[in-house]
Amino acid sequence: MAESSFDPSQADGRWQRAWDEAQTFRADSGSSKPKSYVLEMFPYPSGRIHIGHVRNYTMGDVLARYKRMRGHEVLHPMGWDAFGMPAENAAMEKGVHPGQWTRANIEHMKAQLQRLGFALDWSRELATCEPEYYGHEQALFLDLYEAGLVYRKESEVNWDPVDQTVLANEQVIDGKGWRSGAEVEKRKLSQWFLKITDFAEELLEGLGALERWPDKVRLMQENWIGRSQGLQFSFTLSTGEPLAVYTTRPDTIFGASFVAVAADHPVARAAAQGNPSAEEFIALCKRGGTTAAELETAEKLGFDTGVTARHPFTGEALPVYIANFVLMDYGTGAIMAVPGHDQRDFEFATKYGLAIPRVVADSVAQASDPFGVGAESGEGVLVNSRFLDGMGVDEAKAEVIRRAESESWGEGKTVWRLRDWGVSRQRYWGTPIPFIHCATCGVVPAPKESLPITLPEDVDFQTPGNPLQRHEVWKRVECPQCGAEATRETDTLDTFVNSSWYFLRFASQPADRPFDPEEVAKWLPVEQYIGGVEHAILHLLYARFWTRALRRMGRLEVAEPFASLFTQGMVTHETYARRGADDGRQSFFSPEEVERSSDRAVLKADGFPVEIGRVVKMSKSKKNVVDPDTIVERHGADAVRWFMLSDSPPERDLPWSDAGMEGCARFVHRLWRLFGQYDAGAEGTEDKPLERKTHQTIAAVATDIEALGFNKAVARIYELTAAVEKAAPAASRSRAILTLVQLVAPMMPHLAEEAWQKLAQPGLVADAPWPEVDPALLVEDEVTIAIQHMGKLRDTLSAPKGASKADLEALALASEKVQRSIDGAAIRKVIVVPDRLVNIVT
RNA sequence: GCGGGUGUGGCGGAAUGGUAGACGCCGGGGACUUAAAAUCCCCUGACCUUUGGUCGUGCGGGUUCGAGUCCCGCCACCCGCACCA
Repeated sequence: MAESSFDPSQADGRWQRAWDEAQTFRADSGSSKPKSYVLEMFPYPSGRIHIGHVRNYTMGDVLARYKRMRGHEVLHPMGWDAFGMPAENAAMEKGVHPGQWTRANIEHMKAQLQRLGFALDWSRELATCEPEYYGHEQALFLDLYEAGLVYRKESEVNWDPVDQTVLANEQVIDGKGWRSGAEVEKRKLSQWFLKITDFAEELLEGLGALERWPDKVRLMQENWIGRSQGLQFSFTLSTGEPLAVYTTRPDTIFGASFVAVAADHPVARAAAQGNPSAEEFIALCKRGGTTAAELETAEKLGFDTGVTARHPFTGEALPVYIANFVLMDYGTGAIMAVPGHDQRDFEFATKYGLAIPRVVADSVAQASDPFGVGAESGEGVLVNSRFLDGMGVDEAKAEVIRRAESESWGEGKTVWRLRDWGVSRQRYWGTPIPFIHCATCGVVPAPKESLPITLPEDVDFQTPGNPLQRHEVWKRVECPQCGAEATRETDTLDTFVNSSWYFLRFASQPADRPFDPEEVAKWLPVEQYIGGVEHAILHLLYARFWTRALRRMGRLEVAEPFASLFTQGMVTHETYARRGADDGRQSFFSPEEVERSSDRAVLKADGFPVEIGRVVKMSKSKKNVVDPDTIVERHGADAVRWFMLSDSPPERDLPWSDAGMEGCARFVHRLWRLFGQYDAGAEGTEDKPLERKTHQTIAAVATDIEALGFNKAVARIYELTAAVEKAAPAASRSRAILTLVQLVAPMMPHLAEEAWQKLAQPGLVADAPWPEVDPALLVEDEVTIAIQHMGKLRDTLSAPKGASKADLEALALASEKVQRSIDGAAIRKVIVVPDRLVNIVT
């Protein structure tokens, strides 16, 4: 066979067209084959594909192609999470309409994805910003409303007083608006909520069945949902009013030394009446951001209201503080503070000179031990607590609840950390919430026939705030109940709503309904879902909730959308920077601008060195990005795909390296040369070791792909390649070469098709079956036994597989090296692990 | 701050409680070539008195015949924290 080189710039496009023409990856829901739904989290169309997307989609692609080879009918779709803030930012900065910007990005990114040869069913492509998608979402939202899962309530937002705009958390930097720089305030707005808390128990219990989810994700969701058993009871205040508090540590009730309420608690507001300093303190609490991280890292501050609360057991008058670390959203918005056994309370008590009683100790004898640097929140026995003294923490909790209930001043209560999902966004580029505000009828749902309620096109982004709210024409509508003039809801839905059901729409796309239950039932649950860990909680919890809500409404059979979840790591790159001589600030350089040698990096422009910084997630701000297009153009899609799979385990970060990328490109060509040595008519003696290696590799690669251990599969393929290269020409060798083509087909599909054709195999390798394994060839007959003395390796010996313990022991003792190490000492014990090792203990 | 994770050669990593470093990258040496590129072969954890030995999986302890792996306590970094997606 004549030598010719593999040219990806020709081959990639040719095979991509061939798959497209043959509609190879079109999913047929009518197929009788077993079905597999392989899904990667759909991208936000930011403009260009990021190398992280390439990694994510390559993993899914390998699995999708492998499943096809294993005889499955595979659904592997792609779409666009197309609503969101960046489009509005682009509109403000460049004056381009969000829709135009988004659609142009989609077009560009789709072409980029297609150049990578992904086995996607593009006929099911969807974009959440199109009325054909969000109109159905509006219908589903109305269904949820009818099911009683949608309601309105007041909730806080970040308010920029200068721009007169609601800010996202990421737009608040150090408590200030990102554009205006003004101090951000918390402001209350009436907003739409989904009752995810109705499903708290279900979502928690359901985690148990998600066996193919990472434990860490299940644990994070469990903690997020946060079921706690505690006591809710009321203090009687010195004003005569009751004050309800909730505590998860009723056992420590005798250690309470003060009571604290949230800044917007009615008790706080009452205290502020005619008290300017209390008012000032509440205003102080309203400044700054709304995030939990900010609230909890902020210095603990309080204000003594002068009101006291009567302790239910001791009758002691406890001071009532307004405190910035108490949240109105959790429990009752008021706490009994036990500084000895809660760190936040401890810090607060220390700052304000309040008592820190000890009520839990390691033993009864240590009842008066002083505290160290912080609170002690661990296990122990109760002390200084009257009837609880000597009890364990759990026993004491139960006892306090029992007494509270029998004396009817409190009750045991399960409280969830999970809060209802606020879905209102005061923005243009999102799904309009299908409701109408009427002066007489109130808030009424838009009639289903009026859907989709589409976004107006004529909007301006030069003024801050929500363009929908300013759009007098779009807003004006007839009240569906009384026919009077009314206005549309101008809030749009959180983009997490868009991604909470897109996997259903991929499975079934009727024009008149969101999805067809029967079609959905054929594909769901998703066999393998792949995406970043950053979605471990919110997106995945919301999608689970949405699916369960639809099931409760009788719209779906399936309870959990994703049978198996995989969270992949980020792609990272080292950074190149120089520090400015005057201000000391770092300016970054892109890899393109830098010449990297083994121990240093210089700027191409001036030949002087730049600082090589840490290896971090690729980001525009650090300029440590690599453009997929450039790399694909330079090395071909297969080499890039191979690099994405090599070396780093998929759940970990993948450090980009040009050298590693080039190594992958070399391997593509090395394989091509080897494939060229295939000889269909090869004769000669059978090469048993090669046959064995070939079959062991088929089995190992299959296991590795199924477990998404791509880096291990890659290593096995390297080994087999080296073994085939070394082997003498024979029928076994040619069989191994053909096998190799099939093994790399899911990973390097273009090379594999090219080789498949060159080796005169029928059809497309994409349609070929996965090679069969001969189980007889998987077993080795000789094994290497490690010989240790006192746990230290002294020798290795070869022995027949399955040799008896006595034989192995004799063999070990016969070793000269072992005897030298023992040096005549008395043997006390010999540990023999069959087929593994012998350890001699003296 | 709270919740979750990660840590092994120069680098990415491999290793059911049983030979630590498979495989890849970098680096070194050699072959081929007028030369270079490409390709192929060999070496490549550190140290030492080098046919051998000692040390070595973030740090400090522990369990075990045997620990990268299990237990306890630290450290560093990464992810999430409800309006980024």
